[in-house]
Amino acid sequence: MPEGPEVETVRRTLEPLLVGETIDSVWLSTHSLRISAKLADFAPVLQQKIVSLHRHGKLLWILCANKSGMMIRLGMTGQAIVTEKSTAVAKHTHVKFDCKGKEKQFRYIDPRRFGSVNPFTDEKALQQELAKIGPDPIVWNDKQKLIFIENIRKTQREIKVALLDQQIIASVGNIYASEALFLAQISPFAVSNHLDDKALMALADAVEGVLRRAVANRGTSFSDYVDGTGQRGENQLHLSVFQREGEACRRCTGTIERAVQGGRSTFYCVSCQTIG
DNA sequence: CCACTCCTGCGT
DNA sequence: ACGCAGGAGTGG
Repeated sequence: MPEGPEVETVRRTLEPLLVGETIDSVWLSTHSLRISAKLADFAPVLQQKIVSLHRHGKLLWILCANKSGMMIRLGMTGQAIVTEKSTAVAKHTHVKFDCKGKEKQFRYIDPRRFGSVNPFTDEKALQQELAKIGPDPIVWNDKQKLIFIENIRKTQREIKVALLDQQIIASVGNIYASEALFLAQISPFAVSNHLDDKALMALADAVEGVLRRAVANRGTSFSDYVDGTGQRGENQLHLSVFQREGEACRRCTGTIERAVQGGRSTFYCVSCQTIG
C-alpha cells in the first residue's frame, strides 16, 4: 500500500511519539512476516532508548541509542502505529512493543504479511539493508537527480516498469509512477534509453513534484493506508490518472486508459502522453 | 524478458 | 468464483 510519501508521513507522525521512549516487552504473533524475525532477534533493542526515526525510499527504521534498531517494510498492507495500550488490538497485528513506563504501544498490522519488522544490530547491518536503494526524489539534490537520469539511460525496459525498480529510483510505486508519467506527458511504453535529455529532465522534475506534493497531502489513502496516528491522507483527491480508467483526461479531450506492464496496472492518457 | 509466488480482503 | 490490490523476490 505505501510508497515513499506514505512511509515519510508515517515516519513524521511516529517520530514525536517514539523518540525518547524506551522499548519494552516485544510481542510477536504466531504468523511469520515476509522476512521472519524471532523474538530473540529483538534482544539488541530491548530496554534501549529510541533516538530517531529514518526513511529512505520505502524503508523505515527506528534507531536506538546503541545503534541497533528495527527496519520496517510496510509491503502492500502494512500499518505502523502508536496507540494507547488499552486500545483494542486489530486483527492481523503481528508485532507490538510497549514504551516503558508509559501507556503507549507500538503496533505493526499487516493483513497480507508482505511487509516485515526486522531488528538490526549495528550500523554495518543497517548499511547492508540500504545498499541497493537508488536516489530518493523526496529528498534528493541535483547530483542525485542526475544519477537517476543516468540510471534511466542505462536500461531498455519500458519507462513505467523502470520507475518501479527501487535501485533506479527510490520511493516510486505503482500510483506515483503513473502520475509522474502523466505530468511529464511521457508514454508509459516509452523505451527508457530512447528518451532524450529534455524528456528525462521533465520526468525527474515530475517525479519529484508528484512525490513532494503527496507528502504535503499526507499520503494517498485509497482503501486502508493510515499514518502513525491512524489518520488517513488526502492525496487521493489530487490524483490525475490512477484508478481513473474510462474517465476524462483533465488535460485534454482524451480518456484515461488502463494497461498492464510487468503484471501491474498502468493508467495513462493515450491522447496527451505522447513523448517517447 | 515473463510468469509465478508470498497473503488476505473486497468488489463485481 | 474470479480478478484485482500501495511490494518485492525468484526462477525459467
